[in-house]
Amino acid sequence: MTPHRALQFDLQNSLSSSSFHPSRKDIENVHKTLETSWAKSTHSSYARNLKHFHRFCSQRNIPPESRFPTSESLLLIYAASHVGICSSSTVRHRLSALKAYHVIHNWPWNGSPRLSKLLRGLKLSAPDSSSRPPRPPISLSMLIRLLKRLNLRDPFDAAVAACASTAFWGQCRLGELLPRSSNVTHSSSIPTRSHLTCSASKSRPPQSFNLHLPQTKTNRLGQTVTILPRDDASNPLPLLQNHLFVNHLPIHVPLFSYCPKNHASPHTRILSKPAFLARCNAILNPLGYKRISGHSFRIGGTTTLLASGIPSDVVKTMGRWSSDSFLRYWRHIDRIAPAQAPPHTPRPGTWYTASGGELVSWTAGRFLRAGGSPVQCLNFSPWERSTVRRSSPLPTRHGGYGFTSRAWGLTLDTIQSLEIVLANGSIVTTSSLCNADLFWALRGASSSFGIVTSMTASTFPAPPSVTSFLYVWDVTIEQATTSVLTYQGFALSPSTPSNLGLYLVLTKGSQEGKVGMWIMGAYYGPPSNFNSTLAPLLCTFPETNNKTVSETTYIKSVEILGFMGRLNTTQLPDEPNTFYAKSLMTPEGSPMTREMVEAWMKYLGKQGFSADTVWYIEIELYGGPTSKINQIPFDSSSFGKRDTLFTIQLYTSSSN
DNA sequence: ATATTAATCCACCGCCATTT
DNA sequence: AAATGGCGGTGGATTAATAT
Repeated sequence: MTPHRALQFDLQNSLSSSSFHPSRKDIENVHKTLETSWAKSTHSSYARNLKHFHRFCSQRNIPPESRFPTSESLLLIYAASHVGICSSSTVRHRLSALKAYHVIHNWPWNGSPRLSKLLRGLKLSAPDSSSRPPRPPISLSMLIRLLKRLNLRDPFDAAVAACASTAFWGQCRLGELLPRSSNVTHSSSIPTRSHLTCSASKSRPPQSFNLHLPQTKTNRLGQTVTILPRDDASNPLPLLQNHLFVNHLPIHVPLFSYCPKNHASPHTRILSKPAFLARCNAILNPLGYKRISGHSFRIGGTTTLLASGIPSDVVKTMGRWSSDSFLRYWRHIDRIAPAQAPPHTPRPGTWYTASGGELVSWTAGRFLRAGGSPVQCLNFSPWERSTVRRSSPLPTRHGGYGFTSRAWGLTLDTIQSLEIVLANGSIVTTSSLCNADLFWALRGASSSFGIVTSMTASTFPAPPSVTSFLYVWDVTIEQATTSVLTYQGFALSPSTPSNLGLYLVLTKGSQEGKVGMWIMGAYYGPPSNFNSTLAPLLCTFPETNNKTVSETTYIKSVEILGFMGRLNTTQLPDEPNTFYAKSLMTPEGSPMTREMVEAWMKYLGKQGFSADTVWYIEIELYGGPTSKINQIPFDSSSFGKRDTLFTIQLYTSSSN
């Protein structure tokens, strides 16, 4: 035992007294047993710290005989000498070593409340450079990308792949699976081939493996981890089987050994921790990931299991934690928390997450399915369907407009966080708290930055009842002009409530000089107020018998307004369509003049009638004094329109 | 090889309810 | 009125693992 590697102490004096002289053998026995109470690495670090104390004392000319038992004042002076140099925990460790040395010699320890206070002061004055950032976790996608780039036929890579997946899903500390060097001759602390067994069930292929760890950080007598199958490319079971198949391991060698290719003799080499990490980083770093460390696997596995919805106490048990220090590994609370929430019907004002693939309906474009329960509320307009279906769940073109937008704001404004895959392949979560600049940019221009894979949005209480309505007219150019102007006046009126959503549609009339006209929308207030709410609008419109007004539930209103009669459209194929469409947004500040509207309606009534295409124009009520859309500050997102009165959709399609 | 972080255990505190 | 005990939270002490 060299002086540098272990704590030296002399029991001769402390065990003997004047009346009693223990035998050399007994002393030796006590010595050895005491020694085993500390792990080897603790011994060496204590020895080092003790040396540090001696060096300090020598510098201050403190003679050896006044160093032990250390007086309270010397402890204070020693501790305070670290101020501003290192973290308080380092000082604590040095003092712990000192204390352990006192314990072994059965000396009194002179630590005091004063020393505690001094340590607290040290903590506050520690330089920033003394603390290290937490270990980055490996994400599931990172793991899968790593595995895909490993050549599973290669003996070394096969071992690396099996180890990576096992460490991740088994939430292992890497030191529990791999030795620190490949030339350890005898290492009983590392699992061997024989420590990997199939689970008790007889099914083929095996449902799970048990891996016994002969020694873990917190349990020197060993623990067992269960390796469960996965449904994706990171499934540890086939990777372990592949490793065993490629490397033909004898039963007694460390589990993650391999036969080097250009080695003639069937000699196995042990996969070491540095070699394993070097291979992982050689693959991951060029892909743009930060340098990972051994603990990244344990942290990543834990975070992923929690984010997949496994109850935290189960994850805690699987990861072999007995205290709450396990909470430190909850690295992505933004992903974990939604998964851990019990299944529920989202209540107004709560957040929930839906991934792009779970968007089930654009019929009305307002429904998301989250955790199996359909919920009220997102207001994608029918117009957004192409955005929603073909690129990403994030509406960017008009912000996500629907009949409820004037009351609840654009879909854009309900988004709380977005997960996006960037061009470099990394997956980042954005919100007003993290990656706020990206979050700002995505809400208005998401497709310029990446692919949005999941979003979290706020919900609103579904109104108790909804009045949906459709009025149809066939009017003269003059009537159309008056109607459009009345509609504009209605839009600009402060007494038009925000819980009314509607648009005016202009289309081909029944004969030359006439214009077809509809008004369609929904009123979300009490049904008894419906007529008085719409009265200022309809007063100058001609009487019509062609109308449908139905008082219904919110869900039903969405079905009606979506034209499909049902919400789930997964079975409905797209109709091919040859069309030209254009959107205009008109500012609130400069409404259309009578001359403009007149010229427009004249064109629609004359040229519009002889057109050989099917056309219509939607004038969507967007702004107005009460509209929520325009009350949101211009700078809150990159969406550039907060002064729109109407969004005008010009659409025409031909039959071929 | 050494410096530092991570993990665990445990004492203690404030709070409260119950028992003596 | 005093004592006891449970509980959740906090932070100190100790020890092991990991990073450089």
